[in-house]
Amino acid sequence: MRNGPPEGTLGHRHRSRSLLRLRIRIRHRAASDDRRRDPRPPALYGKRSPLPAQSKLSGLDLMDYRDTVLLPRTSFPMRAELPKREPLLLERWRRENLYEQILQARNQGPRFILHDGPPFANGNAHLGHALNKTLKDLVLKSRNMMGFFAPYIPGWDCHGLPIETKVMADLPPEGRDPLTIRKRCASYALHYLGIQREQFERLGIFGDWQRPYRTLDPAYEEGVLLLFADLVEKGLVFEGLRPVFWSTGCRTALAEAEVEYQPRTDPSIDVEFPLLPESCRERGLPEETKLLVWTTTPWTLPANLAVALNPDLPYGLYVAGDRHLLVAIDRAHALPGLENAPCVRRFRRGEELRGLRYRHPLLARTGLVYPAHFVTGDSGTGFVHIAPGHGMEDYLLGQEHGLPPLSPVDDDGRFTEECGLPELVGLTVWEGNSRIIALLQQAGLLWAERAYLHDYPHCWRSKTPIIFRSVRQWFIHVKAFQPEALRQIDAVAWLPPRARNRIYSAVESRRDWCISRQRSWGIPIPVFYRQDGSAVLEPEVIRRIARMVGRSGTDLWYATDDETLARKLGLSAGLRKGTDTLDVWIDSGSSHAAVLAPRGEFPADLYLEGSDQHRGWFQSSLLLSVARSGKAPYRTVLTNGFVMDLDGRKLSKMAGARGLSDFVAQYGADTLRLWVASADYRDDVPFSQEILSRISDSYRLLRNAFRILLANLHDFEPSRHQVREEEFPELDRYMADRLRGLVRIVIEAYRRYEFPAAYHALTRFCSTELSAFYIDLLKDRLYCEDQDGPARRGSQTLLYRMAEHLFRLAAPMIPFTAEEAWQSLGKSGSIHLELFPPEESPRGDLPFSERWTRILELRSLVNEALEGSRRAKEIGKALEAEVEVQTPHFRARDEGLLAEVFLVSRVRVLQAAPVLIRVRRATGRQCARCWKYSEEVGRTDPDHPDLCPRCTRVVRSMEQRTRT
RNA sequence: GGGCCUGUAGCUCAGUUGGUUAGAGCAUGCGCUUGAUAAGCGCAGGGUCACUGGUUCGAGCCCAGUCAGGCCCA
Repeated sequence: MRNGPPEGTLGHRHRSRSLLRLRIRIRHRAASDDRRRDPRPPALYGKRSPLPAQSKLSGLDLMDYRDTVLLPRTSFPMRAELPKREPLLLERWRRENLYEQILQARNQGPRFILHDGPPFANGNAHLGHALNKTLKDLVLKSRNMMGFFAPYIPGWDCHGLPIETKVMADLPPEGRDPLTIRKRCASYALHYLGIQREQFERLGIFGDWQRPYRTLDPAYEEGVLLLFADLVEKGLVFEGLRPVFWSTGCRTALAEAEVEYQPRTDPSIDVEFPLLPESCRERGLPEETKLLVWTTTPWTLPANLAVALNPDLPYGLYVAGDRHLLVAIDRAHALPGLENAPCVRRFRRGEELRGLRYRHPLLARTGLVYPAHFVTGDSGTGFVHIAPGHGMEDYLLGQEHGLPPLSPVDDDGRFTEECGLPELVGLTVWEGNSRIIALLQQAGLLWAERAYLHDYPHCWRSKTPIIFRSVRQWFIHVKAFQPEALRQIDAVAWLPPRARNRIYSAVESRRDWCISRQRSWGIPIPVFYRQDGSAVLEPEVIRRIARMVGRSGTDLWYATDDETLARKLGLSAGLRKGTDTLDVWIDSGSSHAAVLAPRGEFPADLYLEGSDQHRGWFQSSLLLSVARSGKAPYRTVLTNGFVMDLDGRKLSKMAGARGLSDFVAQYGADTLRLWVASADYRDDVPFSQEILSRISDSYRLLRNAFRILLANLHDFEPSRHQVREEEFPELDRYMADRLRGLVRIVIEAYRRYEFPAAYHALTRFCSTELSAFYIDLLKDRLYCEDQDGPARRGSQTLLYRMAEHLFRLAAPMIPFTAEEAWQSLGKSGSIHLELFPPEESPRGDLPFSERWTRILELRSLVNEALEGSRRAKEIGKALEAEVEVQTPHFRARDEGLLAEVFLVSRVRVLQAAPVLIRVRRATGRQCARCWKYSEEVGRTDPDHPDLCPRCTRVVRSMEQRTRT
């Protein structure tokens, strides 16, 4: 950090210059000649107004004394030009290792660990990222200024399908060996990581950008594998054949979090399942009775092994034409062709129908009817076709009754021989739908068919519809530690509180976790297979692999052949290594083990992510952490909503991505950060041009407030000019209390992560109390009073304190502007090394604050009255007025204070009730220097016939000093 | 379809356990100032608190339903 204030702000230098001017002016005056050539130093503060001769009052040159007035001056420009200025500050912060300096400075402070949730290293940063990262930075910058040691290690999620899919698109089929794919994926990830890093840094987010954590780092991968070994050791990892979400587009199993729902039209059919004659006979049903079964996935019929009904619902036997059909009574009226069918027999409870045996409509096999509570009377026919290989509920029912998860569909979603229908083999399931419907029709068992629009799961990457399919997969046995995970949820503080419900229901409904992916870009599942297909998955072996990976990365798994690898690990020959990778949610969900634990930062104080992460990272982290250590990895979890456009619609990622760089380039990071600070992020966050434009207004308001503080301190040196608060004029003592109030409100808001409260308090203070009140009232004192007089220096003392406090309070929100202002204040170190101002109670007692409440009420009445006179063209500015105040609360001795507060030339108090205000045009003459009206003007000194006594005194003493 | 939420001036936000005519800042309009000037000051307008119904002496706040929107799930 450069020492000394920027050029042009140092008080004494200007003073000597202004005295020089004074001397020149006086000389000119003596010559009583042309004053228009009055030489002036170059303008430091905006544009100079026209030269004095243009004064409006002809004959009397009132501008004459302009140079004896101590006007504000500063090099802190009104125009921020953030897009130009911010990069320069960034460069300087980087050069000076500001982030390291901050950590160093807080070395002894209590720790505050915010653990970064890693975004995918894929694509440009968008507004959603900006929101989340800025919120994290607001938390950390404010915690840092509260004295905490608050490091920020940004992370990136580098493995996974999104990246692999992109890479595969550019890779010729013959070049798709795992090592090549992985190499391309790594460079792809690192490329986007670099882009995002730059975009995040540009927002003024402080952190260890040079050493982020990356899930592709060998050390990270080692951490994941070591955690995995622990889970294996605890017996929580198993291999199973069960239905999983399967993406045919990506040829892999998917996690729940990788599935998105989109509208899709499917055939909805009602199929007749003929009962076996002996079943009919047993229950006294007519021969040829059929169950009516509803499905929207005809392609799963070849895998049908059972039918389920609800044991508690009533069912009926209906006659339609020559058919006898069983359906749920609640549904019969809604079914095509059964609207008016007579019900010839009722079964009070479905239970009575359990155990019926039916013939498969297309295949030569039979199945049984089972009771199941997931069958509802809301839709369908009351009979649900069960294919244990193609649905989770079906699978569970199958498990109960010993049915295998038959799944005659391959990786591409095409029927295999196993389906039993030769004409289907090789067709995709979607093609199969219509063929199966045709076959049913041929068999005379298709009761009804219609198009059905519903939300259907799709692969988030390939956007293809997902199928449920049974494959051999690895699972984490979540059920084993689910109760503990649920208990741990309540050991965590969830903000907002409703978030607790969301994570709870996510974990509560959690099924066993399918963790294997048939992909190359990820951490390999460290498993070997024997000749007979059985698996070798042993904790010690995994730990050995982990240590090797820690040295050279997971590429070695792919680069080393089976035999060598097995030998290196001390395994017997003849083993074949597995080819699946771990679900990326294992990668990111292990970050507490791979990042926090080695740094001694487990558990973290705070996780802060978007609300979609309840089911995502918050959950995966919780599950893995509880599985390993029985503890949640975080003490507090804070969530932010999504960025919405004007109509409250979700902002598309494309628009958001395009927007971020554009908005930074146009408005600057500080404006964008102010938008984040102003928003109630716990809900969805609105974003639009208008909002940004309003925010931009607020930014200017803050900036101008900062600027006027600086400008009025141009001749103030705290070490020499400070006045003790006890010696402040009353007004300033009042404002000192207001400032203390603000400090408390803002810091408390930061502490509670309530940034809009901090933002509003700060802007309200700057506009209402500072600009429209304090500074406005202070002008006479600052500009016209004796430069070194106690009143002026007292006010400056407070202005200086306000600058010091306001800049720091604003620093987390607008770090660039706050830094710029801090330097303009003459500070040498970065503002971000500072602590927040101390939180103090007001010093004024109750009568004092009541007195000031009355003063402000009176002021507002006076303003109203003045406005009336102004409209009547009696006065222009307030100084042209004289006000008579009838009030029981003030006395004649308050007249001076009231005149100062009302900004009028004179106040007369009539001590009586009720309160009454009367405005008159001020009498007397206007002082050429301070512009106040008074009877005294010109009576003090013949040399200064246009001055009031105060200004005469001040000007004389200036002349005195100039001569000596 | 289910779970969890949200809906207060043009914009962003406050509205304490239900209690006078619902607040703030910004924006808008009209003035003033021209010694914060691509600034500053004053005054003013602007709200069926999403809608409907209920509980209550009294509802922005409590209850039910409707509409709109979000996240998650099926």
